[in-house]
Amino acid sequence: MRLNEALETLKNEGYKYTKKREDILSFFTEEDGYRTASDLLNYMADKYDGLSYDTVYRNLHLFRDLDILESTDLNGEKHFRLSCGHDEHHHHFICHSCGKTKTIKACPMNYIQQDFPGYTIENHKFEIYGKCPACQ
Amino acid sequence: MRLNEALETLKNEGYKYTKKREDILSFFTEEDGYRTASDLLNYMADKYDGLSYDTVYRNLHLFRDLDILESTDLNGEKHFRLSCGHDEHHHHFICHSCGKTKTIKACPMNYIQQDFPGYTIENHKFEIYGKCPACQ
DNA sequence: ACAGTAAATCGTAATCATTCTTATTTACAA
DNA sequence: TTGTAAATAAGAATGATTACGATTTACTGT
Repeated sequence: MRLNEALETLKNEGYKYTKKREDILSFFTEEDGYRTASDLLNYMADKYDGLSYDTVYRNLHLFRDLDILESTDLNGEKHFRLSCGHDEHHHHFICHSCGKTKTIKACPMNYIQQDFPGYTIENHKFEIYGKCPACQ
Repeated sequence: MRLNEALETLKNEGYKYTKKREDILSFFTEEDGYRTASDLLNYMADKYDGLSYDTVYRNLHLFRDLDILESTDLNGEKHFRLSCGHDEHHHHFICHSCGKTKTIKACPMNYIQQDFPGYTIENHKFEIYGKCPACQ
C-alpha cells in the first residue's frame, strides 16, 4: 500500500507524523490523477476547519521533494499526483477533464537521434493531453 | 522579415496598426527565445511610460491567437516566443537560463507505438530543458 | 507520565502573475 | 473631417502561491 510506504519515508527522513499528513496522502492514493492545491484544500476542509494554505503548500512541496508526489504545470496551476518514482521511467497521458493519467511507456529521449553539441540537458517533459474514455 | 509578415497578418485580420504593436513584435523578432510578459513590459517601459498591463497581455494573447506567437508554461509563468507555425511541426530545447531555444526535429508522436483505445488525443508537449552553449 | 525542543500548524498578510472594468484616446473608413 | 469601433490607461480585483510571527503539537530523553 502506497500510503504506508509514504508514511514510512516521512518517518525515515525525520519528519513528524500528523493526521493531516496522512489525510493528504490518503487523498492522493484515492485520487489517482493530477490534482491541484485547492482540490486538496476542498477535500481537507471537510475534516479540518480553517486549514491553513501554508500547511497545504508546505506539505505538497515537502512530499514532492521526498519524491512521494510529482508535479506538473497545467494552465498556470501546479498539479500533483503520486509519484511513479519506483516504476520504470515513463510519461503520461493526462485527461484535461478529470486529471486522470495513463502511462506512456516510451520515452522520446530514447528516440531522438539529434545531438546537442555544447548543450547540457537537465530534464525533459513529454505529456499528451486529451479526454479519457470516461470523460468522452 | 518576420516582423512585416506579422504586421501584415494583423492588417489582414482587421486589427489596427499601432506603434506599440510594432514594438512588441520587434521585441520578439530581436529576442529569439521564450520571454515573459514582464520581460516585455520592461523592454517597453523604456519607450512608454505607464504602459498598461492590459495592453501587454491583450496583445500577447491576440498574437498567440493569430499564431504570431506561441507560448509555454515554465515554472508557473507563461513564456512567449515567435511562432514557428510555418515550419514543419517540431519541438524545442529551452535554455532555462536565457530562454533561447533549439529546434528538436523529431516529434515523439511519430514514435510511440502504444495506442489509447477510447481516448481522444487533443495535443501534446515535448520539451527538453537545460543550458545552451552560451550559458554554460 | 513529563518536560523540553524542534517541527508543524494557524491566521493572515504579502506577493506575483494575470484578468477585469470604466473612462479616455486613437486608427481608420466613409 | 468626422463617426465609430478598437485600443489603451489606470488601477482595482482575482487567483495561486509564499511569507511570517504566534501558537500548538509530536517526539526524545528522563
